[in-house]
Amino acid sequence: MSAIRLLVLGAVRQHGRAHGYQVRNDLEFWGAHEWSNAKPGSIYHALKQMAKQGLLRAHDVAPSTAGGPPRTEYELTGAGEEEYFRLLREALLRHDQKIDELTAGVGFIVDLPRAEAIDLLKRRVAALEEWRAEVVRHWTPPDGTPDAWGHIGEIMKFWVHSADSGAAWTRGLIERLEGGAYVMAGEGERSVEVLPEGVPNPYAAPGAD
Amino acid sequence: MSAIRLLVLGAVRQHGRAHGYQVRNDLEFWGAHEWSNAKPGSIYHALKQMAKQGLLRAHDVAPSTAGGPPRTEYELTGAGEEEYFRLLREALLRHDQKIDELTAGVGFIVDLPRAEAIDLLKRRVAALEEWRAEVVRHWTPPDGTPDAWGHIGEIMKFWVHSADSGAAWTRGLIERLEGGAYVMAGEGERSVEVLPEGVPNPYAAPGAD
DNA sequence: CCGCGGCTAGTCAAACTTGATTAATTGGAC
DNA sequence: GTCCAATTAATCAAGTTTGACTAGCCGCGG
Repeated sequence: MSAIRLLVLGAVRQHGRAHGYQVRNDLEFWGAHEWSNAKPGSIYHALKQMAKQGLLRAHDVAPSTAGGPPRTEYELTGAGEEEYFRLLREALLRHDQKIDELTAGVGFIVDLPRAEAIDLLKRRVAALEEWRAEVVRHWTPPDGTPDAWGHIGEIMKFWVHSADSGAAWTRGLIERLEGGAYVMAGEGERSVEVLPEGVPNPYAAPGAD
Repeated sequence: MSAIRLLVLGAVRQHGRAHGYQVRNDLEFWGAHEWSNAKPGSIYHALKQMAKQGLLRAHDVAPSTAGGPPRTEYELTGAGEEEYFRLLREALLRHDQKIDELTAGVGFIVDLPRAEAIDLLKRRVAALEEWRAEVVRHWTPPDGTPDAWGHIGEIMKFWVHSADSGAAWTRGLIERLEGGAYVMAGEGERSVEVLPEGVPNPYAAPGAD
C-alpha cells in the first residue's frame, strides 16, 4: 500500500467525520497531490475499501448541502484508529525509498506523543545506517577486483548518498523535537491542520504556479 | 509509467534479443528487484504491452533449450529504440521523487554519448535548484505570520533537504564524467553489463542476505 | 428566463502491479 | 526405472491507480 491509506485515514480523523470531497480538498491543501498518488479515484477507492475492511464507518447523508450527487460521510472505527497509528509508525520507521510515505508520516507526526516520535526517528537513523553498511558490503568487489562494477558502482554511490542525506535530515528533526518544537499529542490544542469548513482552498489548482 | 519500461527496454536492448526470463534475471543481477517494481508479472506484462504498442518485435521460439514452457523472444523495433532513449533522457532529467527511475537512468547512462549525459545532468541540477526555490516560495508565509505552518513546515524542510542533496550528488557525477570516467556510447566496448549467457546469477534470491 | 460555465461530488473503464500458481523439463535419490 | 525436487519460463486473478467522465445545482449574462 502506498501513502494513500495513511493520508485518507489521517484526513478523516482530523475532521472526526468527513466525506470524500473534503478529504480530497484537505490533501490538496497539504500539497499531497504533488508528492503522492492522491488522485480522486484513489481517494474514493481507499475510502470504500477501508469501509469494506471495517476501518471506516460509512454514513449516507442527504444530498443537499451544496449541490452535487448524494455523498457519504466516513468516520474511523476502533480498528481504523489502530490501523492509522500502525501506518503512521511504519511511515516514520521504514527507510525504503517511498518518499510519499515518509512525507505523509511527517505531516501527521504530531499525532504521536513526543517521546514516541523521537524514539521512532532514532530507530530510523539506526536503520538507515545499517542499510548503508549493507549496500556498501553488497556492492563492494569481494577481493582484488577494484573496479569490476564499472558505472554500475554509481548506483551504489547514489544509494549511499541517499542514506547519508536521509540520516542527516532525520537527526535534524530529532533535535528540533528534543528542543520542544511543535505541539505533540497530549500537549494541548494543535494549530494549523485542515481547511476550516467553508474556507476556499487557496492551493486548489489555479492553473498557473 | 514507472521505471519498468526503461529497465525492460534497456535489458532487451543489451542482449539484442531476449526472452522474459533473461530480462528478469538481468534485472535481478542489477539488484533492480530491490529498488523498483521489477516483479515477474510486471516484466512479462511490460514485454507484452510494448510488443502490442510496436516498441518490441516478438518471436516465438521452439520450447527446447533448457526446459520450461515455450518462450518468446523480443527485440527492439525502431520505435522501441526511440522510446528507450526518450525514457532514458527523461529519467536523468526529471527531478520528481521517483528514485527508481533515476536509478535505472544511472544504470543505463553509458548508452548516451558523454557530452549529452553531462548536459542532461547539468540541466537536472538547474531543475533541482529551481524546484527548491519554488518550494521555499510556495511554503513561506506571505507576510508577517512567522510560523503559521507549524510542523507542516517540516515537510518543506524535508523537500529542500532532498533537493540540495540530489543536486550535490548530481554535481559529483558530472565531475566524474567530465574527468573521463566510464566508457560511454561511441567510445569503444563496454565492460560489465549483463549476465553472460550460461553463467548463474550470483544474486538470485538465495534466501538469507 | 434560459443556457452555459463553474463548482461540488463522485463514478468508471482501462491500465498497471502484485503474489501466487501453473507448466515443462532435467537431474539426482532410491 | 521412476519419483521428487529444482530450475526455467510464463500466466492469472485480485487488487490498485489513472485520467477522463457523469451529474446536480448555482449564478450570471444576454
